[in-house]
Order: sequence, then C-alpha cells, then structure tokens
Amino acid sequence: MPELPEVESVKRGLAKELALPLVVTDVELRRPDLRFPFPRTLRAHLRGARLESFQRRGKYILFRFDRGVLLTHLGMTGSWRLQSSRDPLELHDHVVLTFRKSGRSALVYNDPRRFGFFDWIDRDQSLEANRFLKLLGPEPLSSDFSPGVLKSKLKARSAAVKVLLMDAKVVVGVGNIYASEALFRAGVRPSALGKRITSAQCERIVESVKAVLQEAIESGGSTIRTYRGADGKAGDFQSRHFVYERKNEPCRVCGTKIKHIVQAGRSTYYCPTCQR
DNA sequence: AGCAGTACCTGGTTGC
DNA sequence: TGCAACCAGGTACTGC
Repeated sequence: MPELPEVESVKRGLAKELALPLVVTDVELRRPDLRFPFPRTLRAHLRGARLESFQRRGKYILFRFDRGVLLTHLGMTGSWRLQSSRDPLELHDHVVLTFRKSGRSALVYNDPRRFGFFDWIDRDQSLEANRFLKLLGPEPLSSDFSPGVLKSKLKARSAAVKVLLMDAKVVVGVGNIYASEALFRAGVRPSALGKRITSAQCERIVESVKAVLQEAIESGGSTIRTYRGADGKAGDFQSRHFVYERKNEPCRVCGTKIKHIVQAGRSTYYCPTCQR
C-alpha cells in the first residue's frame, strides 16, 4: 500500500495523536507472525518499555523506546489506529499495544494481506546493522540523493530506470505510484535502461522525485484503495496523478493517451509523447 | 552480480 | 446472480 508520503503521513499522525512519552502496559500479538515471525523476545521487550519518539527511514516506521527500537513495515495493506482499550477489535487486527493512560490508550496494527513485518533492535545495537535497514540507499528528500549519486548507481545497470527507482538500494521510499509520476515529470521513458540515463536526465529525475514526494506529503499521501493515516484520514494526492492508473485517458499536458505496460511484474504508466 | 520471475496473503473488481 | 480470474501502494527469495 504505502510509499514514502503515506508512511510519513502515518508517522506524523501518530506523533500528533499520541502525547509522548508513554509506557506500554500490555502487548497482544494475536498471531505468531506477519510476513515474518515476530522476534521471540518482542513481547518481553515491549512490555514496560517507554515510547519516546517516532522516526521514519524509507518506508519503515521506527518506534523509539528507552530500551530499543521497534521497526515496523506496513507492507501493502498495513495501518495503525488509535482507539480506547475497551473498543472491540476488528478482522485482521494483529497487534495491540496498550499504554498506561486513560482514554484512547490502545494502538492497533491491522493488515489484511499480512505483507507487513516487525523487528526489534536493542538499545546497544546500531540501527545501521539491522538486517533490513543496512540494505537501504539514500533518503530521497535529503541532500544524500543527488544527481551525481543517482548517476553512479545507474551507470552499470541494464534494468529499466523505473524498476531501478523502486529498488531501495538505489533510493528509498519510491514505490510503484511515485516512480511512474516522477518519470513523467522528468520526461523520461520508464523503459530506458539505467546505463543509458544521461547526467541531465539524472538531474531532472532527482528534482522530480523530490518534488512529487514533497507535494504528496503535503496532501497527506495518495489514497488509491485502502490507505488511511493513523488519524483515520485519507490522503488526496491521487487526484493530482498525471499518469498512475490513467490508462487510455488523455495526458494532462499534451492529450496523448496514457500507456500502460508491465515491468518486473508491476504496472507502469507513461505518456509516449511527453516521455522520450 | 544482477536480472526476471515467484511467493507471500486477502479482498475488491471485472468479465463470462 | 454466481463464480473464476485478475489485480492491488512491497519486499525477499529463487534460479538463471
């Protein structure tokens, strides 16, 4: 489901709704696994831990506790919601964290497809050593993601540039929607091979990725099917998509019919006139 | 090494 | 109306 703007919106919603610090009084793991089994010690680590802040890295939300970090990924259909600890649970609610506080004191993780996953990082371990985080490339909205860096990551690659933009080792946070949208804005064909992308195109791609992600964050993300922020709100950036899910509709710039192709098993949308 | 394809799941939509 | 096929915002694993 979520790409960087949606994950960032969820993180901001959590930070807004929860007055930190909060101590976890109960942890309910309603099944033994999501995509991967929960770490065996997860419940013991969380119970009694004090939640101090939220952080995002790529599409991961990091819950920072006094004694370590809960790493969470929403997969395609994961969501967090806050409710009273007395409110009933729903289908596909897999994890419930209860906090010591009156009122809406339960944080519930729901995930129908269960592609999401959790991990635990002890306080004495570095985040960079984590099996998931150590694979990640630069944050797209930081100066670490520059035309020079992108060029060096694409120059020896024979995969298509759209597929490479979705590779977290190249840049984090860009998924299927924003890869298509950014390449439209950059005027670059999604099927162009990484090694054929020029320095000038890298400049436009970097600028477009930053712009489209920033604008999407400001709109609260894209709500295509099931996305909801932690405050229950949908985003509305989907109304400003130029190409995504607009097969055979007229290009908003030149009127040409938007094309749909499949790359690495995923749908890609582009304008054959605007993207050469 | 790196690429393409597959697997993991449920549920909504489409087409017969 | 019913049912099967197909598709979905992600990522890790496999086999070539």
